Amino acid sequence: MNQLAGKVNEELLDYQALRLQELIGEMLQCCEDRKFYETEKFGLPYAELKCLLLFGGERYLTVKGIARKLDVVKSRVTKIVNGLIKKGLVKQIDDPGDARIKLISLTPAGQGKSREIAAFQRELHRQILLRLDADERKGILSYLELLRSAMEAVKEQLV
Amino acid sequence: MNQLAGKVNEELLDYQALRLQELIGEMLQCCEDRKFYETEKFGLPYAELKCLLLFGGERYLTVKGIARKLDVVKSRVTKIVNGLIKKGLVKQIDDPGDARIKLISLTPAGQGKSREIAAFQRELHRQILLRLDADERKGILSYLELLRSAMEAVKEQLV
DNA sequence: GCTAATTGGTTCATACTATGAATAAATTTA
DNA sequence: TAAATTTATTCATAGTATGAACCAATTAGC
Repeated sequence: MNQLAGKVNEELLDYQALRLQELIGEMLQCCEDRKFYETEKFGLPYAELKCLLLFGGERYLTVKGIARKLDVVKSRVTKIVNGLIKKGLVKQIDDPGDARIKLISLTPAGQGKSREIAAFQRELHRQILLRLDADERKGILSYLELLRSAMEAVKEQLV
Repeated sequence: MNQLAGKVNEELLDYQALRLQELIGEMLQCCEDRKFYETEKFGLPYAELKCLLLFGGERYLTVKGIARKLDVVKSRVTKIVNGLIKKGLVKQIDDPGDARIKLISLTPAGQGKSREIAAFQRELHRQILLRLDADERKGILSYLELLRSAMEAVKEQLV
C-alpha cells in the first residue's frame, strides 16, 4: 500500500459518499412526494392512512397496540383514531373482558379504503420494478438489502 | 411464453414488489431516525438545520431563494430564518440595490454550525460505505441510481 | 377483602412543519 | 405618474408528535 494509492482511495470514498448522500436525498424526496399524493388521493392525513393499513391480519387493535406499531405515543393514537372515527372508517367497542380497553376495528368503509390504499402502494412498487429487467430487479433488491443493513449498523453505532 | 411461466413471473414480481416496499420503508425509517438524531445533536429544528446547509457556495441568500431551494412557501422561510436569527446563526441586511430584498447570510457561529453539520453528514455516509467492500460500493451506487430513476419515472407518470 | 401499584386511555399544553390569504412596501412597466 | 408586479411579513389553519396530568379499571400483595 503506497501513499498515493491511499490518497486516491480516500478521494474516491469521499466522492462516493457525496453521491450516496445525493441519491438517498432524491429517493427521500420522491417518497415525500408520494406521501403527499396519497393524502390527496385518499383524502386522509398520512398518519390516519398509515393507521388504516395496520389492520392487515388483525381484526381488532387497541390504542396501545397501534401506538407500538406506528411507533408513536398513545395520546397521538387517540387523536388519529378520533379522526378515523369521525370519517366513519373505524369504530371502537369496549373490550368485554376489560373495561379499560377499547377494541378498534375497521368499518366496511374502512376496510374498503384500507384495501384500496394497500393495492395502490403495491401497484406503485410493481410499476417501479416493471421499469427494470429481471437482472436489475434482483440486483436492486440485494444491494438495497446490503445498504439498508449498513445504514442500520451505522445508526446503531451512533446511539 | 407459456401460461405457467407467466403466472410464476407475476408471483415473483409481486413478491419482489413487497420486498422493495419493505426495504424502502426501512431505509425511510432509518433516515427519519437520523434526522431526529441531528436535531438533538445540533440543537436545531430540522428545517433550520437544512436551511443552514444551503449556504454552501453562496454568500447571500434571499427569502425567495431559500424558499425555492427548500421547496417551501415564502412565509415558511420567514419563520425559519427568524428562528436562526434568534439563535444568532444568521443575519439579515437590506439589499443596497433593492429595498424590498433582505440579504441573508451566516454569522461566524452559523458558518461553524453549518460546516459541523455538513461534516457530520458526510462522515455518516462515509461510514456506511466503509462497511462495504469496493465492489459493493460501486454496485450500490449504480443500482441506487437505477432505482431512483425508476421511482422518479413512476412518479412523473402518476401526476 | 382491601389498599397500592400498574395498565389503558384521554385531555391539554407545547413545539415543529407547512400552506395560503391578506397585506405592506418597493420597484418596474406602460 | 398610475397600475402591475415583486419581495417579504403576518395570521389563521391543519397536520405530526411528545409528555405531563389525570381518571378509571384491573391486578398484586398483604
